Amino acid sequence: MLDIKVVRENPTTVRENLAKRNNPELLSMFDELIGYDREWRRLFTESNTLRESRNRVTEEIAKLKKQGRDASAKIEEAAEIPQKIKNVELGMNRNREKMDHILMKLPNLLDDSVPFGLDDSGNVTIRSWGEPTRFAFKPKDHIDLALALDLIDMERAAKVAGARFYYLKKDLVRLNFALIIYGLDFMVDRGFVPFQPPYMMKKKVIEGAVALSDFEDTIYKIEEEDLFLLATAEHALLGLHTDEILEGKSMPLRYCGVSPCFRKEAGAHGRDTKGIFRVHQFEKVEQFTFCRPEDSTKEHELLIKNAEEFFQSLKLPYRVVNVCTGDLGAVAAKKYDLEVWLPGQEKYREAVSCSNCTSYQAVRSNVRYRDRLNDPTAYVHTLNSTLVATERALVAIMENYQGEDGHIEIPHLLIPYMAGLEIIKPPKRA
RNA sequence: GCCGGGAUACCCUAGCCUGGUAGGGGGCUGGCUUGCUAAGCCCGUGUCUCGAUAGGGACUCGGGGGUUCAAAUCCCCCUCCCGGCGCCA
Repeated sequence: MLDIKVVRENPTTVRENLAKRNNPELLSMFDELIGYDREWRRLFTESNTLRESRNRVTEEIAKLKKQGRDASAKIEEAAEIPQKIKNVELGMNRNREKMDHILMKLPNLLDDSVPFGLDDSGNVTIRSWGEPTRFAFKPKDHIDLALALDLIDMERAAKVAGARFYYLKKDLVRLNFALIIYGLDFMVDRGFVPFQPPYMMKKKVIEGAVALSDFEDTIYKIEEEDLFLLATAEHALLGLHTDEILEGKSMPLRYCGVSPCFRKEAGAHGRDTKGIFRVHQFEKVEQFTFCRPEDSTKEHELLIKNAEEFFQSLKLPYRVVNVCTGDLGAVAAKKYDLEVWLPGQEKYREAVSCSNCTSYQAVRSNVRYRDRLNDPTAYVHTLNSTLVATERALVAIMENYQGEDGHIEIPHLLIPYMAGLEIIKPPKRA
């Protein structure tokens, strides 16, 4: 959410930035917001004046009573004021609600380095690492590989839970945990504090993190409770400091979260319907930073560098794209995607999403900082990035590490996490 | 789930019964004074808003309603914490 103070003080700058989103509706909403705010401030002053007069009369009544004198005239005078205040404040609240409604819908201000584009075809590749893996044979996709090795059961998962669910089996279960624990160690080595967060959260916490439209499309609700299943550890890590004032010298606060993620994937019908690439449930090691506003650009580069080094350590070829205006969500000011090479699809596919949310989440969640106790407070900046979403990494490992006979090698660094297992072999034929 | 006790500013605490400017201590900040392993005194300490400035005003006692000229205080609802009972992998 944009800070109403910033909007009030720099309306022209904010309006010009919103114009880059190529959505005229945003601009008319913005203009309405300015009008509501002006009216709100007028009413605020009015109610303030009324309260002042009430307080004054009330004090006089107290004084008269203390002296044992008759205060009935003053009480009569004061009796009319509360209704007037109520009326004015009713108008104030109406304006405030309209303002909040608009503020919750307006997207973050875009960073200047975000390229213009209408959709994901406008994303700009800024670097790539490794060459797309080539094979002397026709490589299989992860589904064929996993079914042949009996590592995934999709049919029974559909029976038990429906489409986009899966059973991992046998060594693939161990490989999944190997990735999680390796990812966790990788982050701890870099000084990130690990968290295993609550897997359910209150609505208010999620509202502090996401665009409202995400509720319907991605987030599962628990019936009869004010609880929602975690869509990413990002939300729970942000929630750690809701309504807090952080010490300036404690920042940057670098956290990592390990958790399952639950997503509805509404609106993704027909896309990636097979296998475990796009599913309702997956595990993820997530990076999250709270930092000073002036440090967030640098911090963004650090997070994407961590993700890149993780994929490099697994020798998985990838490229990094700078996500363009048309493909960027409401929350991020700038976003990098790391796309890993999938030989089975002969495509780079999104494996990591790394966002600088600047003060957008901090305003919504009310996370501020100050250097010294009596200093004024300011909103922090927040950033988040996947380190590894393990099911997508499993897809990448299976496809990039396959052999002609259908075996899958274990990436070197993961072997110790697999109790020494080096290769997943096809069952022997009789 | 049931019964009881709590939540006051950055921290601790008084005030609640009996409604009338939220008091004290610590910390921090700025200043003054003394002069040496430091001490004393004074201003300030959160949020919003009006104002060019100086400065003014409002709000803030876990959250939300209500009663009242006036609510930390009285009434209702909710959240969280502590203790006991129950249930429990």
